[in-house]
Amino acid sequence: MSAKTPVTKGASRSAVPKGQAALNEAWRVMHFALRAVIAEPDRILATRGLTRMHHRILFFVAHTPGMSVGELQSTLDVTKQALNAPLRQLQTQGLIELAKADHDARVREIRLTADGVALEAQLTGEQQRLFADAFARAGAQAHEGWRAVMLELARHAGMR
Amino acid sequence: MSAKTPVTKGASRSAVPKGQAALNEAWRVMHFALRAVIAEPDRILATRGLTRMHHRILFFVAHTPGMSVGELQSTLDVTKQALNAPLRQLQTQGLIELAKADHDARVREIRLTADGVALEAQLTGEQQRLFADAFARAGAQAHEGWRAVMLELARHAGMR
DNA sequence: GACATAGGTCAATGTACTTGACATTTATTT
DNA sequence: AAATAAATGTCAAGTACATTGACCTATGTC
Repeated sequence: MSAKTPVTKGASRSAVPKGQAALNEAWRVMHFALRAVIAEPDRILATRGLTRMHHRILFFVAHTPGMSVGELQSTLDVTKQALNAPLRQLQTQGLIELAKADHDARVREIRLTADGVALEAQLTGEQQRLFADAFARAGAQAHEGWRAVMLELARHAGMR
Repeated sequence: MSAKTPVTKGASRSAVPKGQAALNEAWRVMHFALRAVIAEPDRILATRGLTRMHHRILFFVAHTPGMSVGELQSTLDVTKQALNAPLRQLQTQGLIELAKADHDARVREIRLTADGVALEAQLTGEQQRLFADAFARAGAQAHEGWRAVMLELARHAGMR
C-alpha cells in the first residue's frame, strides 16, 4: 500500500470484484452490514417492549436535548399520532421527560432521563463498537475510503 | 488479520472526524446512504403499484432463475400467505412466470419474463449507477476501503 | 392405499402506521 | 379583551401488510 494509487484502471491487489460484479456485490454487502448494525439494538429494545421507532426518538433526543415534539415529528417524518404512543411509552418507562419550554409554554421540550441516557448509550454503544471494530480491522485508510464513498451516496439523499 | 498496516500515512486530505465523533457520524451517514440507494427503485415501483416485497422477489429470482416458491419463501423469511399476493400480482403484470418443475410437478419454478428482466435491470441499474458514481468520485482506493469496512461489518451478520 | 410434501386459499388477527376532525392550552394580533 | 393562530393531544376510521391457523388440491413416495 504505497502512497496513493491513482484511480485509473490499475490493478488492485485485494480481491475487489471488477466492474459489474463489484456493483452487484455492493448492495448485498451493504444489506448485511446494515443488518449487523441493527441486530443487537433491536434485541435489546425487544426485551423492553420497545421498537425501532423508540430507538429513533432516543437517538435524536440524545443528540438534540430539549427538542420540541413538533421538531421531532418533522425530523422523523411521521404524524403526531404516530409519535404520540411511543413517546408516552418512553415517558411511562421513565426514559424521557417532557417539560414546558420557558420561552413558550405551548411547546414541550423532550429530554432523556438518566435511565434514557443509559439506554441510548447502550444501544448506540453496541453499534459504535461494531463500527469501531470494523474500522480498526480495516485500517485508517479504509475508514477514510468508506466515509468518502458513503458521503457520496448520502449526498443524493439530502443528508441533514 | 488486516494484512498490511496501511495506517501511518496519517495525512488525511478529507476531514475525517476523530474518535467518538467518527463513530457518531458513521451510523448517520450509513442511514442516509441507504435511503439514497432505496429511493429511486421505490419511486419506480410505486408507479406500477409495486412494493419493496415485489422488488425482493424480482431480485432473488433474477439471481436464481427457476427457484421454487418454497425456496423463495424461506429465502425471504416470510409466510406463504405473505408471498402469495405479490407473487400473483407479478404474474398478472407479466413480470414473472410460474411453471411446473420437470422433476416434480408439485413444485412451481419461478422465472422472470422478458419484461421482468427489464424491470429488475432497471431497478438494480438505478442502484448500481449510484454505487458506480460514488465509487468513481471517491476513487479506487476509497472503493477498496469501503468494501473492507463493509465486509468487516457484514461478518457479524452471517453474510450468505 | 396410506401418508407426506409443495403449494394455494379463506379467515381472523395484529401492528403500525395513515387521514381527518376536534379539544386544549398558550401566544399573538387587532 | 376578543379574535385568531400555533403546538400539542386525542378520538375514530381506514389502509397496508404482515401474522397464525385451518383446510384444500395435486403430486410424489413407501
